[in-house]
Amino acid sequence: MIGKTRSGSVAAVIPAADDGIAMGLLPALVGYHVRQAQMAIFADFDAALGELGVSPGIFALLVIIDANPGLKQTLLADAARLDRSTLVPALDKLEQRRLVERRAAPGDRRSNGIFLTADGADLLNAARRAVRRHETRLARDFGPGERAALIALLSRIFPEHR
Amino acid sequence: MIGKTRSGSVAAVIPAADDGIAMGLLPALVGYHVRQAQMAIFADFDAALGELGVSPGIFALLVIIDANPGLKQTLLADAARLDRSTLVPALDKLEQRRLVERRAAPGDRRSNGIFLTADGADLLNAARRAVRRHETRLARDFGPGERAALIALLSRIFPEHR
DNA sequence: TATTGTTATACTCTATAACTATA
DNA sequence: TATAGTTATAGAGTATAACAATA
Repeated sequence: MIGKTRSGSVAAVIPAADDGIAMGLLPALVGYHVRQAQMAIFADFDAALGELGVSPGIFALLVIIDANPGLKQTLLADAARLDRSTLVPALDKLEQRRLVERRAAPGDRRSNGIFLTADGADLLNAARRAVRRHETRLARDFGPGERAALIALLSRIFPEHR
Repeated sequence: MIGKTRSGSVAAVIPAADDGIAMGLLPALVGYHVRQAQMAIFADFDAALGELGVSPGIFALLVIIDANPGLKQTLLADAARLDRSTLVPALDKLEQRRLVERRAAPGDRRSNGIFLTADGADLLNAARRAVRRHETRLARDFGPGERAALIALLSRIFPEHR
């Protein structure tokens, strides 16, 4: 039974062991478990999609581009939560791989519209299948509704920062 | 009861829009929400503990050192899930800040035992208080049991990778 | 003046491989 | 031979500030 303090909601220290090494209060922290879960998820994602040359960040970009053909770079950066200067080299690499294209936007000669190429659409389809299998592995021990419950709880963390 | 929210949590699973930008299947993926949650958590953690010069990784190191005085570097690296070569510069910085000490281990002249200094213990205590407040903010909209439910669900993701 | 994309730069975090000194 | 710590190096991933072209 995890305790609750009178003034806060952080549980008491559980001296969980990692091969006999005490982890202090870390196992009682949501932030710690989110980090551990993310590292495990990234490892499986990379094992599944590394061969395709698709990282979680690249996958998100391809999905957003596919769902919004012709999106301008600044809006794409906002949707992917990247600075627009961070997006530039990412798009450069995708363009070199002939997965996306920058096309001059009609009506505003400052902007580019971003589009998936046919190769990009093919790669994205393969990546989506691999991601669905990855997500199934991720939640393979979950009962009905637990996967949705996890997503619901996660999306209630600091909604003001989204 | 997991998954019931005052603001309609199920909507978060439906491919929603980010200012009119379609996000495709991303909002249906656990991995996506773990990543978004982590970014939000890091932002709040940094706002709360950046002044102390304590990042989530540094905090974890200090907690583990405090809970295991004299731990050897290799075991500390394992507990923190870092390569031993990654730990070296991290400890260098903590030692320069006089927060930790490497002491020759008795009986094996290859090894160091890692200890918190008095300054390190003081900083850790301040950091722990700030982290408890941070964790309370993190889960401030959660009902009874939801915080524990979230931790339980997260720790069931890829346990074979832990 | 403001916005779009770009560049130059830098910083954090992390890992691999090779080295040294011990064991 | 094997292990503990270190070094050199490299690669993601990210950001800030300043710039040119355009609005």
